[in-house]
Amino acid sequence: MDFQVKFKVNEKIYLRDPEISEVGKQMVKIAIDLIYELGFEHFTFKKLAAEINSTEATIYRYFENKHRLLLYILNWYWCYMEFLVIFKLQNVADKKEKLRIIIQLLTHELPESSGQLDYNKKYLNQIVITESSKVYLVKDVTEINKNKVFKPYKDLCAKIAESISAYNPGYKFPRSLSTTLIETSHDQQYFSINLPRLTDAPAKNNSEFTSNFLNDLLFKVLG
Amino acid sequence: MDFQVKFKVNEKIYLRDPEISEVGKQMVKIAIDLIYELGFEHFTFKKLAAEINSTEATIYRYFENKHRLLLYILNWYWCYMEFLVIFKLQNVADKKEKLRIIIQLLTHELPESSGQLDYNKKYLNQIVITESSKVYLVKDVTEINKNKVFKPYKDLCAKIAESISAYNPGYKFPRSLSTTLIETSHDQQYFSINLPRLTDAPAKNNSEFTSNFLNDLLFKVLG
DNA sequence: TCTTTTATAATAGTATTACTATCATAAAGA
DNA sequence: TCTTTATGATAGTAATACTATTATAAAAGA
Repeated sequence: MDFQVKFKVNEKIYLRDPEISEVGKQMVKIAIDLIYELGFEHFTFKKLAAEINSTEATIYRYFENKHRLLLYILNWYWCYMEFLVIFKLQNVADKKEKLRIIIQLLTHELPESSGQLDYNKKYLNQIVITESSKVYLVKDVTEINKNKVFKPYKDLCAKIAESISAYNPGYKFPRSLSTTLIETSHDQQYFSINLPRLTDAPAKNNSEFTSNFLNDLLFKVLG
Repeated sequence: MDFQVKFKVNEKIYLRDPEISEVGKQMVKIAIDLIYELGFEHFTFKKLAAEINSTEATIYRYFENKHRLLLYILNWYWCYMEFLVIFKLQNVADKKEKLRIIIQLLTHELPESSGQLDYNKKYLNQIVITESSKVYLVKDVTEINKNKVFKPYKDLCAKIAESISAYNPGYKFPRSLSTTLIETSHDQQYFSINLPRLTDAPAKNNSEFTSNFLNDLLFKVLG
């Protein structure tokens, strides 16, 4: 069986849907490589255009600016993560096991999908860890938020909160705990690689460490 | 009694110590106002120069770039926060009470100090919440880190970890829990104001909410 | 098949940003 | 008093973040 999953990313994020053309697809795929390599601050449309043998003008017809392109990539990630959560929780009855699976997903690289969309999952993972907060820690977040561009993050948060509440219906902060799991999984992985004294992680195996830390935390919090 | 606390910020952060001149002090003070107002991305040395009736060239003689200036501000904050933690924990015997005081400090605005350094504490607090991760989520973090510019954050982390370990010597992740408290206090406050569906917070009183959430979390984790 | 639409490439151009360099002057230190 | 040093004034550069124009090629429609 070979199947492909597609997510319709909110139309407000792009000017023209990159999924419908070859340049568009290349644009997003190579953008992931470049943002990983250069960091978001040093990533520019000019460099991306050169890399895909196209022009800045063409990229601007797809995305208003590089912030929107990053948002597009993260929307794709959040959608895919929510899909994976739903998929992997199928037929799992044990509520504790469900939460364990969620932490496993949050702290490890995305599995390679069989579809054509061969985004580099290792790079995508690093971008989520290093750059994702930059899409909402901006002055005009309220304006941007009006276009529902953070809905996939909110949906993912709500989905995880659901499993939290199922495990412990009396727990008062399911959403906050949910975002704490997501953000902490990024922070701890980032710190363990780049600023290790801010964690108790060993240099190697930071995914495993973060998973252990969050499992311990989550089940102590939920009882 | 009127006393003033001074912190010697790591010399590698600045080119010339802003504390020793009037322009320098103005520079940092007004920078806090401007970064708050514009957000770090739209903050420029040109705008800052205009605001203090000086020139870009002068500011560049103090700070290599705006990233260093933000780092300077955050170093000051981290030093002050560690000082406050030490100060407020003086003569508190109860280990649980110590942790409660730490969370209170992490989730509320800095108290106004009596000294001359009249940085706007409300603005500084918002900058810490919104901009602080941007000083380390950069491609050259390893290079920057070599100059020990994150030492105050690490010291604050270690200090909090100390109280965590004192309360529960068997707990295996004191540093990771420490940074989780710090970062989560930023995240939850930011979300509650800007992306409320990512939290369980009411629109009002986000400091109080975050404090409650973290207290609940911390003592369940530590037992 | 011919025409029309549409996307892209090629190119040019602008305002702003992030700097670096030079020089005169004023203030501080020796 | 002489010298050092910080600042202000000014200029300039390369890169960034766009916008606009036109020619061409390919796809869609009649």
